[in-house]
Amino acid sequence: MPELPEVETIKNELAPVVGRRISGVDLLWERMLHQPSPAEFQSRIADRCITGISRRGKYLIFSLDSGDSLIIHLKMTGSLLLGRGSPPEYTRAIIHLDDGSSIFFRDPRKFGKIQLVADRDSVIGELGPEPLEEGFTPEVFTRGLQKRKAPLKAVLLDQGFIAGIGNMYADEALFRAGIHPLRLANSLSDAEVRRLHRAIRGVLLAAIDSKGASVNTYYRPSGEKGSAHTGFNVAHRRGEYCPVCGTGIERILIRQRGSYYCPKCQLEKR
DNA sequence: CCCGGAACCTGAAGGC
DNA sequence: TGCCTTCAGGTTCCGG
Repeated sequence: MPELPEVETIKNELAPVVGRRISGVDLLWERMLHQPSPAEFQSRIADRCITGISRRGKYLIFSLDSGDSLIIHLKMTGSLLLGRGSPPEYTRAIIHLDDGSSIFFRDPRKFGKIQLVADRDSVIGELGPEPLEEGFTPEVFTRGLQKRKAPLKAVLLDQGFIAGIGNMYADEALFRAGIHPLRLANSLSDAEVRRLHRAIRGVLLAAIDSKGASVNTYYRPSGEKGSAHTGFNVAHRRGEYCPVCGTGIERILIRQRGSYYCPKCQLEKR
């Protein structure tokens, strides 16, 4: 599933399309377009030039020379493939570029969303801090956590609290910090908060180095997979054993999300 | 504010 | 082998 490291990788590897002009877009599954209407979308995007690509949380943002932003969310099974010729299976939208290449939005589950907006903050304005940017300091993290009494795992998945972390990296960060996912956010000691802060950044940076984790249907724009999942300690390792202590990895549901952890390395305290 | 649950989807995996 | 059920999860929305 595309989370921050996967979307960051896609953003980096789509760099070749910056400067290209969009000759047209085929919407093969119209409900993927969130706004505006299909007709307005087509007229506003045709012949626009892509002036930049950025990422905010799990959103990918194409800046256009019109001032509009084309914002894509890959949700769980989406990927953007750069290619030529016929689209791969499960392609839901095709962005045609003026050099004859295309960006294929492949998404078996049809959860992905496309929107074209003049004001990008109307989409990404409510997101929490970027965990890899300067503004995400241990102090900011501490203040935020103190306001929340929900299970830590649930808070880390809240995009308004911190942007870009999904199920896999929340589990990995909690493991690295040695903290149980059910611990209440406002119950952490200063040392634990600092450990978790470091763990979040470490886990995300390592995953970006590995070009993301291909646990499911994630592919890089080249069609290659990422390898971050080979370094996972607990995420998606049901039935396996903790690489540190050998204890069986457990899975519990927290807010309907499968949460993997080591019951020995991540002792429940209070 | 906080929480749970449904909805959106379909391939994969498990049960019988 | 094959049908049927359940599971997976990011976000949004609704109700308590």
